[in-house]
Amino acid sequence: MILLDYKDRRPIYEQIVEKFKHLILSGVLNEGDNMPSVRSLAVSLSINPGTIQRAYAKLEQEGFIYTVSGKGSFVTGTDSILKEQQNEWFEKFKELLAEGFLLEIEPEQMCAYIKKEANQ
Amino acid sequence: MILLDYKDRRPIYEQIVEKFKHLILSGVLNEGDNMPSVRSLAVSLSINPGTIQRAYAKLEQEGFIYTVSGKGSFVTGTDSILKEQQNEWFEKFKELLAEGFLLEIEPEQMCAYIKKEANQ
DNA sequence: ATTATGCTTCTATTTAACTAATACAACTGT
DNA sequence: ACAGTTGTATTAGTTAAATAGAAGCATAAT
Repeated sequence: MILLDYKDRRPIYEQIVEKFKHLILSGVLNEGDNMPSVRSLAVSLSINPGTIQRAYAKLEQEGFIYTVSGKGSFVTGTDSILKEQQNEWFEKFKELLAEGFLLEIEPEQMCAYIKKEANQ
Repeated sequence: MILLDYKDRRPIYEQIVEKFKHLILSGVLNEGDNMPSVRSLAVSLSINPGTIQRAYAKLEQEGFIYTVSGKGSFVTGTDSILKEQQNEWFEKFKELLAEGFLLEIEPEQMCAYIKKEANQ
């Protein structure tokens, strides 16, 4: 289901996160599907369960899966994921806006910039 | 002119950057003023010239000073600084917008959010 | 109780950040 | 030209953080 690339310089937990994101967004994994258990995936990839868990924790934090202790991890619906990611985006947006206001950038100027970028 | 705090957990170069930013923005240092030379400041703080240089490089990158090889480093005018910082801000803004568009967030929604934040 | 599941804690290792040492290059005044 | 400034680049050592592994704990299902 997942294949590691040891030539890749990125940490393995990050590779795992990225592959699952892809599987979910592309519809291979659907809402409610069971994720492979931490242990079974660790065995099949010949790596440590802690590394898998780290990947799953990140996927959960970003809204891609949810996890129930003792039961397993499950895929979130893509619309929930989108909503969660949008929320995170607005958080970052808010911070950047605060910075921008400190730099005396006018809201109108920001909106104008958005419209410009949107049409490209 | 500058005092280091070794209880502070932040790296030294970062402390230096922060102090000079403050000196410049508060008007203690003005446009065209000579920054202390890399070596003299290193001696007076009893640290390595390379560390000072790293701090100066960052200050230059952020538009607070400009530097002429063989001559020294000089304070930039506060309006130039503002302009430079605004440019950097728009760069970050642009990146975040691209992300937002991928998440199917509408430009109108963004602008509405800006107006909301501006009035707080 | 057994056997699945995820979680926590601790340790080793690897990687990146930071600082220092040293040598180089450019400009100024004489 | 030369001595004395200045900033710059390269390299190496040290320290701190990120990563991955090992082992045991906690929760849930049957």
